[in-house]
Amino acid sequence: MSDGKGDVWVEAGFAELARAGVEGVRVEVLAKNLGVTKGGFYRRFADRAALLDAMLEAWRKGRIAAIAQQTSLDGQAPRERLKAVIQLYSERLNPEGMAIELAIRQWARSDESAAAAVASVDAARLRHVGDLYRATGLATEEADAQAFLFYCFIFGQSLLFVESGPRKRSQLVAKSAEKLLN
Amino acid sequence: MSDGKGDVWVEAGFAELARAGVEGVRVEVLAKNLGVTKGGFYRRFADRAALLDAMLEAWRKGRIAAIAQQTSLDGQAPRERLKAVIQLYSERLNPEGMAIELAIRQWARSDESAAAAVASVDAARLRHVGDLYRATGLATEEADAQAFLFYCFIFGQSLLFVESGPRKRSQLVAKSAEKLLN
DNA sequence: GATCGTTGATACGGTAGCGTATCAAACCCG
DNA sequence: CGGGTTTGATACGCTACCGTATCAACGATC
Repeated sequence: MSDGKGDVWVEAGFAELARAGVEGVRVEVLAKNLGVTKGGFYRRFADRAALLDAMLEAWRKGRIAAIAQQTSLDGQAPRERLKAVIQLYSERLNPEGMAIELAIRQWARSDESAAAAVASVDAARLRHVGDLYRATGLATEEADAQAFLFYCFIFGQSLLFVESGPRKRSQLVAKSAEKLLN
Repeated sequence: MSDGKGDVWVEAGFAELARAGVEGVRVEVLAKNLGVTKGGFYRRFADRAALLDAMLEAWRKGRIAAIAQQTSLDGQAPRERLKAVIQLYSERLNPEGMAIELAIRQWARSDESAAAAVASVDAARLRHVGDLYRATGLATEEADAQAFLFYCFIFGQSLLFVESGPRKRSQLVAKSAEKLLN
């Protein structure tokens, strides 16, 4: 796995990133969470920025590897694969992953290197999802637009705070997903 | 005062919110931006939390009023109105508004009162956009799902970092918007 | 023109976090 | 076993920010 046996500091960083955003990723907080003092941190990383860099790089690598795997259709129909991807990126199934995703995107709005990482992940995802749509028979242009819409939906969805309860929400998601797949 | 032009502190708060997120909204930073010291701040607001509360309330009121106005079709066809709404919420046309929107949503992920404000704005927007779709002749359920999809697109769109340049991007947006309106 | 309330500057103490320096214990390796 | 290396704890100074207290300047009111 991408984050299997990564640096403990990086792992703790992601936990805090998901919980409180980049601003919450503080050296001394991570140290406390890990039950150590920050003494060892500055041995492994030059400074806080170096940790953030490492996290960004780990995320970029992991996400690009993940999307390639998630969209590789071995035997399955493209449409089935697309539906499965919606599931994978649903907040309900993977709340921490989605929290990290959104936190990094917010971070990217005021940090160039984060923006670059997000851009390369987005490019990979749009390409792979576009490939799936092309595999359903759509023309290139058409498939690109559909992939864009698909991808906007995935993340836009987890930005909304629908108060009418989870039942209503999953109903909305299901119906919307249907529209995206026809 | 609570007249049309809001509090200077609230205004400065929004500017900083757009630039750096909630964590960037610091009393002393706002004071410096306003060219004053923080002396007067604690006269108007009990503390930083009170300012954040005021900002949230101003945002909620403003956004709910805005969507009502933006979706009131006086003469225009519903489809035209929807297209206009997409324009209004495009990051290109209103970068600060979108930055505030996203910052508040990120904030809402770890703050209950922000979450409540976002939820009520979302409810109003979904209702109004749903009304527009209903006005095009769609059934209630159908219109709700379409509004949900529409709204996810609007905000999902501004989450993506498409590196292939603004031309390609606006082409994608245009084609996607078309799909959302037919 | 003296008085009083409002305003905002200055000064203060406190906390959180950064990064550095130092040192002692644990862990290798010869 | 002993010497070097690695590790992480402690202590330090520094900055940013919070919230409080105080005071001087100004304007309105009588």
